[in-house]
Amino acid sequence: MPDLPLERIDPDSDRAAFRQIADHLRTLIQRGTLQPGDRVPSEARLMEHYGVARMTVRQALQVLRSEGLVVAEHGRGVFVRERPRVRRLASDRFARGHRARGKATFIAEVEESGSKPTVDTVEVTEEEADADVAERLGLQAGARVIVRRRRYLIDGRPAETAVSYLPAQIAAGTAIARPDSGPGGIYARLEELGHHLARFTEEVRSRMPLQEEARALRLPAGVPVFHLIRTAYDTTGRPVEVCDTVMSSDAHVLQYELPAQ
Amino acid sequence: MPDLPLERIDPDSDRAAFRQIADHLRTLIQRGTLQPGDRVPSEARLMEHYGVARMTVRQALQVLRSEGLVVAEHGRGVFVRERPRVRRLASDRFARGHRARGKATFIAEVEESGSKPTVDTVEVTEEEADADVAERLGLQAGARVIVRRRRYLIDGRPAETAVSYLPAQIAAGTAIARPDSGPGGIYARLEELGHHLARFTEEVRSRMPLQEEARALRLPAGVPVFHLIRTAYDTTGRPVEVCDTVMSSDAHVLQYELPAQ
DNA sequence: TAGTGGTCTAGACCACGGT
DNA sequence: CCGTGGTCTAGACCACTAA
Repeated sequence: MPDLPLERIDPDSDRAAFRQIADHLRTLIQRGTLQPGDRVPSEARLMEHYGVARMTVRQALQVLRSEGLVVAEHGRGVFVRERPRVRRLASDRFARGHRARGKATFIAEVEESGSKPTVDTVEVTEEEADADVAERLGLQAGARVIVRRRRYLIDGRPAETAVSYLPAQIAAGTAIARPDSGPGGIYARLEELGHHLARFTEEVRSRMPLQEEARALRLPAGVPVFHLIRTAYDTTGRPVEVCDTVMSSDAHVLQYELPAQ
Repeated sequence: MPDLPLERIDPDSDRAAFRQIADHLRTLIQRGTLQPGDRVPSEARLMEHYGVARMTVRQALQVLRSEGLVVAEHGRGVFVRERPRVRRLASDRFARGHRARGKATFIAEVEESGSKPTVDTVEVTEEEADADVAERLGLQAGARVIVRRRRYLIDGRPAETAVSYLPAQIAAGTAIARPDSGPGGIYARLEELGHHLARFTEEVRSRMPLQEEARALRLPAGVPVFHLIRTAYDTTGRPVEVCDTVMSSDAHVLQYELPAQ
């Protein structure tokens, strides 16, 4: 720690002292002098080195935290953030072939990558669809829908939360309305019910997490989330499911194929 | 402003005062009591109302800023962030039909939505491909590539930055290597050169912006960026372009089609 | 127990925006 | 000019971690 090539603050610079300190540390991180998992010098050391008050040092560290570059651990120190293993979500992940083995998409996919998938809360209710969901499902506002809420984990770490909405007219009273939807998951059930899946559309957004999302996904500061809204259509063109998914953006890369026509 | 239903701090709560203040204000924003563009009470008012020191109030506001909920304007006040108009990027946006009118993809798309597109820096160079680009283009490390860097604006506001890489073997000496690549853009030129485009793959990431990105896209704090890496393949399966794009996540929704096979 | 970060105070001076 | 947010100081006490 004491050997880090820390520069000094330029008192003639227009740039605020805390920004200069943040710049120095950011450079060390981006150059790899400070590696993921390494400890950043303590606030006390930084105060001494730069000759500034504690709040100035803390402001510099706050900048780096909101950039997602470091995480603070109370009582331990501030560390360069470690990047989790990235999960690639390919655009063919809902293709029928992947369901053949009697496993839901998430389970099959994660097991294939050598990790342990778990699903930790499955809550199934019947509710009135809100305006957005009703529109996506082509239903009247306030129509009844089966709602499946769950959280997926990989090796015990939260990976994504998902909420599925299906028309009650289709799903009520079937295995889809039970927590354990059986082998192959709800898509297998839909096909058994005669709703052969033809295509999916997926909308991708990104934003900073809400507080509950940061908690549910154990997100450090400075890490945005992907927000996906997927709609499944059967071969008649009818929308049969809307799935609303939130996942950490630093553990995921989405991959799509675009047609050239 | 003075009529806002601000609560008081619960001194017995475990939750820090600045978090309670942030919670109160967040609730007002999420309930719509404070609308986008509205001014949040000034630091002085908040200090007075909650009976805390200025730094405590500022910490609360800092929380909301890094959540992307408010923006501070020096000398004016703190305002609930206004959401820009959202641009939808559909997965067929590179389909041949959309190029027919002799316009590059971005120009055609933005004009269709009734806004004014501009491209403000086109810098074209020939460089050595870095390892990642070389791999994506199926080239030897260090192979020569034509690099096109530009920034796109909608109604004068920066929308995205993009850097395209094409094998020099294909593009050197052609209109692709000139700032103005001519009607229909570089994809039209590639097809004239016999590289008929068959498909594209797109990788989607999201993260907090680097400093230059925040500057180039005029991003307020708390707004992540989409980082897209698109590869274009010709009908022989050869990758002919890699395009690296960064865009504000709050002005964009990406939309894709997924096959059910 | 020593060292770390988390919270909070009560000031100070400055730069910016609009009157 | 006044009110706004931006920067900075020099303390204080607390809670957590690890030895």
